[in-house]
Amino acid sequence: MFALVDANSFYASVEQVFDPDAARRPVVVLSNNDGCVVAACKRAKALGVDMFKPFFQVRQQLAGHNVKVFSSNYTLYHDMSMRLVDIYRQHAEEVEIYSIDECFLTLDGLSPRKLMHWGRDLKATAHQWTGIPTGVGIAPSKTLAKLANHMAKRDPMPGQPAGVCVLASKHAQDVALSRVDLGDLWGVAGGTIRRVAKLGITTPTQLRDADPNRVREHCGVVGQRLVYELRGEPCSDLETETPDCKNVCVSRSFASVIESIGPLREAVTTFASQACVKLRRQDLAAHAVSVFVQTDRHAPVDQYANTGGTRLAVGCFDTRDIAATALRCLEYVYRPEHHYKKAGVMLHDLCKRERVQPGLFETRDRVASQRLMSAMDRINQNHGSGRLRLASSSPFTLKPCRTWGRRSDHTSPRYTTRWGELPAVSGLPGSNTI
DNA sequence: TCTGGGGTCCTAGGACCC
DNA sequence: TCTGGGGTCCTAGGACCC
Repeated sequence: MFALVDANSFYASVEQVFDPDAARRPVVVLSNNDGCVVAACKRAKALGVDMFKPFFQVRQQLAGHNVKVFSSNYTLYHDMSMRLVDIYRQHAEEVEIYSIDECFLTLDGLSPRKLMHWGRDLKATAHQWTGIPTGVGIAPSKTLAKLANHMAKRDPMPGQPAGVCVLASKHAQDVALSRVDLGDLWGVAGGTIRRVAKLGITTPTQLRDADPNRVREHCGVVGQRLVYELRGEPCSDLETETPDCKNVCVSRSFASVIESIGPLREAVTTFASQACVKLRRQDLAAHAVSVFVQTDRHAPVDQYANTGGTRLAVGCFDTRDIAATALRCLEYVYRPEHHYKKAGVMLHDLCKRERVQPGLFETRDRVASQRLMSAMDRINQNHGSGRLRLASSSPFTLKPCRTWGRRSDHTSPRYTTRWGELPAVSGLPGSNTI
């Protein structure tokens, strides 16, 4: 059996855990740069706040309803996510971290009644220990567990409580499938819907009962697997070992357009540095670097987007070399006649650091490089990211990001990971503020 | 004024190999 | 008449996910 546990409106819920004022009000969380709404608590959703709408378009609407707005605080969300995972690990033998707010779990040998009990217990523990509400879906395949989770949150099954849904029996699966649309299924979007329609399939039940080989002809092996998964025959197992990344990418839209190469160089250097931190955190080295830039696709201007990449002579994890390479890529794609709204740095062809083939003409002392990078990462870890950085990321000012930094006007404190930002608790009986 | 960021998997087709 | 058979690797693009 598989379980999918998923935190409800995760980012919004986390903000509400630490902020009593937010807990009383509708809450939305914005994407990077305060661009779009990416999370909304139940009450905010009930007000008709649309997900992925640009913030500036809904700002008035939100203000009118006393909605509390937050910028993304990934440090906080990540830490809370890890706390949830710890709880899941105590309840299940195997846990696959699927995303920041979702995990697949496996459990065997429980009757449907016990499954329900298990789900309720997990949900209650997660809530008690973190304050985060979750939904639990349990079924014989991942795709059905996803469906069960959907039902748990949106449309509780007859005889089952809200928040936990068990689709162990064929009958329960029939009921659930009859209550959703094709597009509600995991892995089904516009392209698949269009293709299965040619086979006369328009409902989830029809898809489950279709001939898998016929579906494969139109939708490939992905579609065929989907059919089996809907029948409760699992086609994918839990991935408990997080596989190493194959690519690393750091990219941002800028708060305003960049009109010269200077600030773009700073941005690219900073993105390269951040990508290197991700790389080293996983003990990886990169063999290729690419940089992309693009103009403002929403502005009525001559559009330009380009990517420039190059291979590195040897596998590399040193910020200095990768940033220098990224800057060369930037020179290659930069056109002075355009103004840029977004840029990014990608690292490719990654492999474990210890498996890097040394180069015959290597100039960098690898041991010294490794020690320097470790020291840099430790300092930035302890004193705030970007505290120690390459001069080329911001040569003339102590304050980075002045021209190209992200907008982030509503950020909450990093309550759980910075001593200076711990939440203050007051009003406990017999105590002063802590 | 303002419009996110970061991934994975699969397929088809070309190039090339023995 | 007849044009092998079985591979690998790479890339671009599509589709989908949170």
